Amino acid sequence: MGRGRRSPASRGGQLNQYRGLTLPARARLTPQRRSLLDLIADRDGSFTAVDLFQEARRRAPDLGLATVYRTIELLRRTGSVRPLVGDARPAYVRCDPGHHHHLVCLSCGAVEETDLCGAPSPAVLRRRYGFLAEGHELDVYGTCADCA
Amino acid sequence: MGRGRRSPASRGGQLNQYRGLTLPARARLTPQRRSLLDLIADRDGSFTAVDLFQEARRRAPDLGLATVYRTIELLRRTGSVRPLVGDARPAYVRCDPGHHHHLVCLSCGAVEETDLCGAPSPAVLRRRYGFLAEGHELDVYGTCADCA
DNA sequence: CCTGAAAGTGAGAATCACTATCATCTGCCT
DNA sequence: AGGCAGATGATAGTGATTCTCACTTTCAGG
Repeated sequence: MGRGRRSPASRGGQLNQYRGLTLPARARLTPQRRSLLDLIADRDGSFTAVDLFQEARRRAPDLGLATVYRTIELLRRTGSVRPLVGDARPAYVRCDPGHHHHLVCLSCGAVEETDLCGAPSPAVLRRRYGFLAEGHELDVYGTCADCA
Repeated sequence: MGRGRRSPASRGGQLNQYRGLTLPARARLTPQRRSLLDLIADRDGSFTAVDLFQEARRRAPDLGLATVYRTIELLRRTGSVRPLVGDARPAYVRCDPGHHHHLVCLSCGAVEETDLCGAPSPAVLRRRYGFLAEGHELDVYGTCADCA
């Protein structure tokens, strides 16, 4: 290989970028995916799979629900979206790269990212509990500035 | 009202306690619930609704699955159990009163409680984002001492 | 003890979110 | 250009949870 055409970074073994979202290696950028990625990139809050499905259908009436789930799964694998935890219906958020957590507004569903994090350090957990931490989930729930 | 019989605290407006678990006011302590609460109180890790159902059925073959969900929901309302978040199957953990988080073993499902918490303080979140924090969820995933 | 009303119950149907299957199609490397 | 890994839509299926309903139990008050 080698005589790269336009986007050498999107070839074998590399990740594909599109509007700030990342797809795994070997994932193809089809029209269906492109429209889903557009919708996700334009959003500023959380979304459900069905939300996305219904919106996307307005522009591409043939799009199937399975494709929505497949696309979300691809983005989840690269960390570009993350499932939101909490007591509400299942939803997802777009994630920028890097370690951060979310401030979720219980009133309007908006999600703000924050790099603040004080999860217990792996070293402390290991010393105190013998527990080998691999990762953690932290979401803060409350009311955003706009709704307050 | 007033001439309380045995357990004044379990009457109108108060919460019902049983083996460290709390039911909401006006919730009755029926035999079915008692056996479910016993199973939960005796557990030291996480459990699923179906786990609980199958175990409870061994002693009370007529118990219905809906009753299991209804009981879990009551305990959830008082904070005595909490749904576990993560990518595995849906599960719950028993929660003692007070602020704490969980160390969840990805290998055996055991759950350890910890009072360590470094969630961003509400004051900081308010100052930086105008966000009024009401609560947060923090679970740390990894491998417990026994599995390591 | 009764009794009425509220709360609880089991069974099974229904819903919801998601996954698997499959025949067909298409980006994209060579 | 050609081929094939990967993608697609439709639909059936799955597993978890909730709903419905007819019936029973609990318990405060008489």
